[in-house]
Amino acid sequence: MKNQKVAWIFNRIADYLEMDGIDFRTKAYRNAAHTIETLSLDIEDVRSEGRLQELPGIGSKIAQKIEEIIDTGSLEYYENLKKETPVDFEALLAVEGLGPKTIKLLYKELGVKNLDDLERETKRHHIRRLRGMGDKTEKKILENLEFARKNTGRRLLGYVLPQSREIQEEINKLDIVERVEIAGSIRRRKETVGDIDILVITQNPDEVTDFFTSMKFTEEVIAKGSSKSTVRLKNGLDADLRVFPEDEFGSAFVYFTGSKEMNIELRKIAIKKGLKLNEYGVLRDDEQLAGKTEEDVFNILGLSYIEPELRENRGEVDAAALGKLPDLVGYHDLKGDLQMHTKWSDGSSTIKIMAESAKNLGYQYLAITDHTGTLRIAGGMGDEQIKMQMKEIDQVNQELEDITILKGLEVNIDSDGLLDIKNELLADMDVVLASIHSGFRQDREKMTDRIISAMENENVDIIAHPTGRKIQERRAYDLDFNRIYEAAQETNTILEVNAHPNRLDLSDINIRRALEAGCKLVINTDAHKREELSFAELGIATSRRGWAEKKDIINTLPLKKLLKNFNLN
DNA sequence: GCCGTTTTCGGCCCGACTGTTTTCAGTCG
Repeated sequence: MKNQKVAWIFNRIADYLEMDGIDFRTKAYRNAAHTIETLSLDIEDVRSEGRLQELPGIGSKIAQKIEEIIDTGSLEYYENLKKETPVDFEALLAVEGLGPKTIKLLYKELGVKNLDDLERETKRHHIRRLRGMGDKTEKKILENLEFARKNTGRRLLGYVLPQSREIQEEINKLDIVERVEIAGSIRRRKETVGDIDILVITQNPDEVTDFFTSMKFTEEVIAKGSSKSTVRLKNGLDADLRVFPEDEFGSAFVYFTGSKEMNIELRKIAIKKGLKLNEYGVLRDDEQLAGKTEEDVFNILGLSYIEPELRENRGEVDAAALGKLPDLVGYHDLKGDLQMHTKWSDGSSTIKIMAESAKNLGYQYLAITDHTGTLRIAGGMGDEQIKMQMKEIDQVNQELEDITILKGLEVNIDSDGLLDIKNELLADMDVVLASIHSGFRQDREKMTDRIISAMENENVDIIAHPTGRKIQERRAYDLDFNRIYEAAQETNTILEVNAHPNRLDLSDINIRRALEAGCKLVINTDAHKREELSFAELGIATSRRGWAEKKDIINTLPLKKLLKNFNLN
């Protein structure tokens, strides 16, 4: 699976080209990178089928470069660009205000290659001597440099979402604010978030902007204009505020939600129709034809409404034009949660508390799925403990009404693909999840074999966190997804969408691939205390980003149907 | 470098803000 690597190289090439002021070739490489990054197929498979040039934005030249990367692991063209300008691009670009042009200037004139060089030259006041630079630029670089060192960019959606809602509530308290919405990648529910985008309807832009730039969450003001301002928050994130009147709200909301790539597609459609789309509306010769609501904007472009989670330019615009968008699983569609832990292993709440919490969320059922034997670190249960826990579940089931606790386990798949609990005991369970917790670095075939042999055990119902990734922490292990999806269907095994904020595993792209291959999914929180049951929202969001419908997710079924259809006796 | 029910050549999304500029380039989203 070299998709990410190929996309990464193309983005770096685009950086180098942008340095030299080459506009459209830069765009071609960025387009190609986006196509490959979000591709629901393995680029190596596409290549071996000889279909690279059928992908959008990929022509003969870029196809050749993809082949070179797949065959040799590197790309000569890129290596040459690196030699020509050997700078640490990613580090320098992370400094707010520095872009490719400035980085080039700093390298040519002062030999700046990395953050240390940049700091030295700034402190010596060499930067202000350069054309277009002044003392304010130097000061800004120095401030932002510290920030770039401390913050490696994006944060997890699960942590930013509550914070953004808190800010939203605070702004909403102002009398002059008619409406305040969170837009940007948070609204699209992207798994990581770079900043917080806030959109406000008001007749008094100045007052709202003043509040925003001085509210209790704000650390410092980065930019402040009449319609747009940016602040750095105390939590280290940047937040943008944009202020609009009511009749421009819809077009502003579309524009400010993004993604940038989808916006570009929408604008192209507008141009074809002789119109212009910007944040102020859909215009014909400066006359606003639409703009009050998002629906109006999509409709006048001949599109049905596109849910924010789909707005990534991954085919949703074409689907909207054809009226073939998926009917996404809803945020209130789950009837239960099939993975959570209690004090019996590494969780911190009791079975009863978890059950009551699930009931409060409106669920009909939950499965208690504590760790088993070999996972000592997670307080894994042995046979005797499992039997004792089953008795406790029977007891709590009798005490509580309108909620059913299913008996479950999360068993460990060892390095040979074997499970750590005897089959006779597994057969007594309602729900058995199997997952990998060690030996991540085996090769692709071996990892795939391990998971498939677990699927082949008739007692295993679900493969939990199937790729083992932890966002910004640990890569997914290398799997042959075609084999996994095929085996999942043959063995009637459900793949999990683990809703834990740093897992979201399967990811949005893998969810879409799994669904295209015909698999069924379950959205589980993997909660280790009762508060974490609310992570379900993140799992649903990720599933929506993977184009999942209600029928694709087994825990949208009521209890009886769930048990009947999926043999969870 | 890619792409085409107006084009195989000539286009390629759009606007706000900042700093250093006398009219604009660079960055950001």
